[in-house]
Amino acid sequence: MSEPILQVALPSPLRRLFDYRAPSGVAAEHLAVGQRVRVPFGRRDMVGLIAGLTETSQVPANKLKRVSELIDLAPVLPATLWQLCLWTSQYYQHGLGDTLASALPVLLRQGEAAAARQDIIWQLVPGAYPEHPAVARAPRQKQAIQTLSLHPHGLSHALISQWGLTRDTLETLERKRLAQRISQSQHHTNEPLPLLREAPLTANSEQAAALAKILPQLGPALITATDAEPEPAPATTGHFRAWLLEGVTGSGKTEVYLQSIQHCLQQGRQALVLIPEIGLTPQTVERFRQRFSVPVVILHSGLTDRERLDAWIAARDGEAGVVIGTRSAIFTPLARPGLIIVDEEHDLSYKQQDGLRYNARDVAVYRAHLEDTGIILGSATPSLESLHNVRRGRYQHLRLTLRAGDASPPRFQCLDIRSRPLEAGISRPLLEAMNAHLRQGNQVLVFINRRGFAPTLMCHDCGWIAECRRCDARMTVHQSPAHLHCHHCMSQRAVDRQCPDCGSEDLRPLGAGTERAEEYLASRLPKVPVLRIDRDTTTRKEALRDMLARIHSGEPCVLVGTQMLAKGHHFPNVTLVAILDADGGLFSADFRGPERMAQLITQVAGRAGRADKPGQVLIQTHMAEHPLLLDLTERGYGAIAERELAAREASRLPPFSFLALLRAEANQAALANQFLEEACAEAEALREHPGLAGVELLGPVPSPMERRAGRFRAQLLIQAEQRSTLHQLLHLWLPLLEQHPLARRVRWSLDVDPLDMF
DNA sequence: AGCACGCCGACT
DNA sequence: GTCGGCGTGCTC
Repeated sequence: MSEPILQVALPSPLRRLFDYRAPSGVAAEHLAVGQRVRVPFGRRDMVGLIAGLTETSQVPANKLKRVSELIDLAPVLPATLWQLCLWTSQYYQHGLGDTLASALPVLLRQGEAAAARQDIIWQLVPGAYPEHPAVARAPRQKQAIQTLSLHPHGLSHALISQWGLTRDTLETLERKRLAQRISQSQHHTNEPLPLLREAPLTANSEQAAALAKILPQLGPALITATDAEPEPAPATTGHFRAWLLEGVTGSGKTEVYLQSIQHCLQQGRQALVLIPEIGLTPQTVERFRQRFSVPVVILHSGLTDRERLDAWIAARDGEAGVVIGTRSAIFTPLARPGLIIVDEEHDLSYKQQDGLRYNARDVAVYRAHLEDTGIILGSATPSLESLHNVRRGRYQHLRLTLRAGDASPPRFQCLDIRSRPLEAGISRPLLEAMNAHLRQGNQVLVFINRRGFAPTLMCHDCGWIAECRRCDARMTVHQSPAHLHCHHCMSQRAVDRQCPDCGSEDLRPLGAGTERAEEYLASRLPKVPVLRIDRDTTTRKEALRDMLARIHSGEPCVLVGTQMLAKGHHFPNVTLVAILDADGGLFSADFRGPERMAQLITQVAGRAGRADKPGQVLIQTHMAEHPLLLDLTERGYGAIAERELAAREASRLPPFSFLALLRAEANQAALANQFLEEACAEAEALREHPGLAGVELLGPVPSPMERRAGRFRAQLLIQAEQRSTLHQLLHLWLPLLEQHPLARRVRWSLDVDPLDMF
């Protein structure tokens, strides 16, 4: 009997496994796929995962090294999550080791133990109550007592930050003999915990109809044996269901999520909720925390590595009932998966734009498949991909059209600005409309998709334009503090005082960004505050919160901002939404331009209005007769989606075909181009294979912005009618690319299902 | 990727 | 004479 050989996946871009001899002193039956091992690799040590066990290796025996340490006694990931990583690795053509590394918390990649820490449970001392005189002047301690009182069985020390408590507060309470800690071994939970902290809201007819479709399909209850791990009900399958929950802003999607999660928890299962990067607002989080008394863990960027690992383990071991997080949370293992929710499923932040370029929404659908659970994709403006899946019968369409409190939908209107003078991008009629709304005591929201003062600095005498030295792009003028800023490479420099070409001192900012609009509006509307909300004014964490608080106080004011305004927050006192420049989206080189623009405008418009104050949306445009704008103003997002889908079908674009984009960049344009030319030639040769003739290769072409951060970029688009055809080709092609001699001299990457074409 | 090696140009 | 640029090769 020969000793087993371990095939180890290592966090390296090399898309292959490495063979090792088993660690000394470990019996073969203790080795399994999914365990972590520490191995010598080159001249350093690495942590990898066992991806296979064999008896033989292609590698000569004298070159085989030995695993230095077996880290885990059992696989670190449940089987379904391992499979999910395998699939992700293959689908996105990324090395397995690297894929696993991006799926695991940092500390696990570094070899930290993956078991729950010997845990401490915090409880109230009998007789402690929130109004206790000892905490009368200590609001945080008072709040801690409140939180603990809702949890008679105590709270796990590892998760206290998740409940908004700190060790300090709890230790102070301990000294005051109001709280105590007990070790987990003394801790018994035989009586079931209450699930809800507050009663669900009453669903309106549409919400009830949606829930009636969802709840009965949400898998069977798990049988909970007393004092034993819950076991899945008899192995039935077929519980995968996908719903597209299309609900206008304010229609109460979240309540449908909450009641679906409640049902899932009642079945003894856990729920996973994905939200866009910017959507993780305290209000959203609070809503989940308020509703459920089971642990809700939030994976947000503010967690330390240790807190993140604790939350991950709580999810994997079934301690957490609900897991909420952004993109990467899709790889959080669950002991008893029951439901996945992807909120704002159309949002672009679900797509990772470097390294492993996965789309968490698509991975989520596959995961629901693997784990045989339901998945709800929610949006007010669903992606064309998801609408197409509805048409093909893959997803069930659920609609919420009624806005809370009978609010009427906002009225859309185009404002033709052809040959009208603009000041700071704002036309006279728009300014008048703003004035009218403000005079009635309402708020106004002004949306510009451009930060800074002006997008261009131009010499009035000779036409010279300030350009970035490292990109094919213009420098944006910023005013406070005054500087030129490239939004593509982040380089900055002082504003030129003289034209470098003709010496003129008459340099003028051209066009308008948020800063200029803010300045102009502040001068023209001196009686109301003008608040600017963009990345530059919200870098301080409290800044955004303070501004939002001011807006919610309801006083008349003007909000000027970028995309940031389009997500998450609702502004009930805003009655006028102004879109300063809608034309950009109409001329976009990207075939997704119209879809994006319609989503953005619909989302921004949705911020405004309520029952007694219907909203108005004014769109400034030079193309008031453009069919897209006519649809948007007269028929709404659904009509645009329908027309765009027809256009995509006619031109065989996604979702009616499948794309991959090979990008390359190098210090010399010729190098990137040569690599792509040769890659293209290899792909052409592969088309000789049976069934691959239909794959189309478009390019290589220089990227729309050829030079960026000093590097020259080009791309090659691969298109196929069938997903399987595309993947067959990629599967044969990538090993060739990896071995190509030029592959080491250019920086290249493959993007499967790219969302951005540049 | 990371890290070594090895080979040529321009500095203390 | 060394320091350091990057081309090339390897990682079980």
